[in-house]
Amino acid sequence: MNENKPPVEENQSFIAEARREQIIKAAIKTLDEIGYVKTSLSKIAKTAGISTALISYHFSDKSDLMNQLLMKLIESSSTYILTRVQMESTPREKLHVFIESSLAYQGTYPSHNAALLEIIFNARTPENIPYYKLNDEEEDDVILHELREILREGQEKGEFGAFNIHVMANMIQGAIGEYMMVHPNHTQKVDLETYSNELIKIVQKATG
Amino acid sequence: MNENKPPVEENQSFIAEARREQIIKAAIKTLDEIGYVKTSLSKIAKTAGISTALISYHFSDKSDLMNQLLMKLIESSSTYILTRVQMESTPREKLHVFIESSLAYQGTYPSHNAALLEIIFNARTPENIPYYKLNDEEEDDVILHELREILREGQEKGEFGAFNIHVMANMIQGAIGEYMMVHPNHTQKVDLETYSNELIKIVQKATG
Amino acid sequence: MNENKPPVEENQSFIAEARREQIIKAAIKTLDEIGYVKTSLSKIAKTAGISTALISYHFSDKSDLMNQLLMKLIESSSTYILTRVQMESTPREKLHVFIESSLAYQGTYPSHNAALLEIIFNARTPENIPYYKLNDEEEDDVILHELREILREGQEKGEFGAFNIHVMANMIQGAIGEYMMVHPNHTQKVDLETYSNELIKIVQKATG
Amino acid sequence: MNENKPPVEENQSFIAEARREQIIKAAIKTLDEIGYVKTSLSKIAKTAGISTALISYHFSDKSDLMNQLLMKLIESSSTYILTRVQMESTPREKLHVFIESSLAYQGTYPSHNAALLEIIFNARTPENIPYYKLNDEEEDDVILHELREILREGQEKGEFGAFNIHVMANMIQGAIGEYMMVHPNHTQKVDLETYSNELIKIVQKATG
DNA sequence: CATGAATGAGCATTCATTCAT
DNA sequence: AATGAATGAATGCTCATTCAT
Repeated sequence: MNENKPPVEENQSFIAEARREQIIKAAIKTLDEIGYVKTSLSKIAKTAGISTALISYHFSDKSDLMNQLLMKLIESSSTYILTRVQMESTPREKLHVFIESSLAYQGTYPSHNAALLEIIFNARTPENIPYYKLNDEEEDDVILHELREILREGQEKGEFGAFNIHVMANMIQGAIGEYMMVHPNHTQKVDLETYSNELIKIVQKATG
Repeated sequence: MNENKPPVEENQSFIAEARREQIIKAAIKTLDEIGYVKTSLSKIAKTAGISTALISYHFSDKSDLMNQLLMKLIESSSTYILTRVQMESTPREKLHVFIESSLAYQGTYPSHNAALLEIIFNARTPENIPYYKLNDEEEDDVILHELREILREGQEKGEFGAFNIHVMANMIQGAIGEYMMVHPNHTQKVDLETYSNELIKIVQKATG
Repeated sequence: MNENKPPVEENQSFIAEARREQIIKAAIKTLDEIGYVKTSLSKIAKTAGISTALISYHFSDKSDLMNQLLMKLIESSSTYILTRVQMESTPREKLHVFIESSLAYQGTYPSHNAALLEIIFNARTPENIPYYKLNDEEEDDVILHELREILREGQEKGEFGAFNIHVMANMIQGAIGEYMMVHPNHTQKVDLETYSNELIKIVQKATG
Repeated sequence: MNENKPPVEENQSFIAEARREQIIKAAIKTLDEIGYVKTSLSKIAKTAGISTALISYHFSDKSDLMNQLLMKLIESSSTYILTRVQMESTPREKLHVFIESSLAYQGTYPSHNAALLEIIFNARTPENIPYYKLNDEEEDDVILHELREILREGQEKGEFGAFNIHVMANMIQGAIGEYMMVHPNHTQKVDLETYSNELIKIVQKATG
């Protein structure tokens, strides 16, 4: 008689999880549209069509919401990129796919990207350190870590020439990041595919 | 007795100008220390040791203050870089100096740099467009313009090989920008001089 | 199989009663620890390890809970005191035991005492009258009533001299109350036993 | 031409002082009428006919307001009592006037009294200690201190017999306090004058 | 009987701005 | 030129309460 009903617990946490997802989605939209500075819990609530208090019910804090959102966004992009990279075998191929998929992710989820930027450049840890200054020190930037791994492997195997891995990695990431900052809407002079191909060419020469 | 005094008007606007400078200086310090989000007019006023109302008197708006500050900061950094670049003759040399001085500026005026970042990534135009998305469309990013000019000239003169100028410029700027974001304090793995030299080497090969 | 189970109704109300007790106990602890102002239903619920809604289920109102709690606390202390008083025969003995046991109760159930104070001084009736202003008008302050009875009986029997019963009763209660307010922790200059003995001596002379 | 104008500074701080007085007066009224628990800054502001933000402008904090208010109230009542006490010469007379004026103050400023009670019994220090538990430990309860002084002097001079000063002082204060709690409105069974006289008589006998 | 989900009302506080002086 | 005084709007957050399950 009850066999199709999921157990109460599961059901409840399912609802809560769905709500959390909904709130996070609304937060992404809001951040994309009006930016971090103007994004408030009540604006997010309005976007989600719920009461402000409900956000406080599901997240202990505003910073808790932002942290969870940040983690989701980072996980989403790194999963996208790393799964594609890991399908390649040689460092050179991996590097190309890394660039390609990093840029492709931006084209595919532009609002995720915008939200990610807004948080990273604006939010600060409780110790008042901007997230963008944390990038390197902590080893939780898996993307940067992977990029350096690729470069290191390429040098070991003799595929790449001699260069400072640290600087090269920064340069590649910088080139990718510049694109996502400068070309949010599709009015860019250089379309994503061209940009991707040209960047690969340049990097190929630089790493040769 | 009065003969050395400038006429009243001039005097007044001189005082006003000094006040504006003082406020802007306080704003830079505040932005550097607590970030854009927490920076309020009253915090700036407290830093400057004046009343909040006086800021409103000298600047029509909070965004007016931020705009004027942004212009000052951009002008300061571009003057620093461009004067040095213009002393060189060949595109190659110019490019090296461009990279060198761009990075050197960060080491010399770290708080200017931090403030610049805070505004660019947080403030928005009245039309709600983040400043960082404006970079390209407007032609008022003189630094990026100069960089492209150098690259173009280098290709024309045969000093540089074939590459997409747009992408190459982004990459160089990205590499510079990454440094300033990741290494705000002096705990960096790679010191500024090494970074500068290595970046020049890589770019040399890439543009070769 | 069911024969040992009490009828459903009884069982339910038994459970309900136990729940109510549990909630009241948690309320006492919370009031003692953080005070009336900071005590909220959710704090009480957390202390009890139940959901907030369950409190609303068992008590119609926050003020309902506080009222029932207040009654419990008054009943508890008056039972403690009155049973001891009633074992004595002469007014003088009764008066001594009254003082002794009033003070002893505070030492025995300090958290009850603290909670009682917190409610009396903070909660208000629906008509917005503080409980501490109700003491006298209503005849439900059985302790004060008993104290006056003792004094009256003592005067009738010639054991006590002439004095205004009302004022004397207030004074004795005041002396007792001051102790419980001023010496909550055991860092008091005067320990409870000394205080009790000295107070009895003074009252003896005053009533003589 | 300007000679009648007070200097700007003085004038400004005079306005501020007046505003602060007004706010404190409104706070007293509000505390008296609706009690500490329901008293909020916006209720006080409404009572004063000003905006909530103006309170925040003149007081750094809600607790700042409450602290200043508490100090005012304590100062007001202790000045009232102590000036009268100091006009007497013998400990016995001083004691009588102490009791008399303590009770008279309550009749003269009933709302001050109510507000004082509400704060003392409800507000807590940042360390979460209720004010009523602070009474003794700190030596800033000048009234209690004076009472003990009187008793001590009386014993020294042989006017009073032997008793524990600490306990006696508590008893007298308790008797006074009970009156102010139990008889806020004028529906009391025992009027203030009778209460005062009877209390003096009893204390006379107790201290004899 | 018990809970999680949800809300509207209220809280203290900060903000950018205006205005009289 | 400069300030203190003042405000309305908005912020993040907690609360007591309701309701479907």
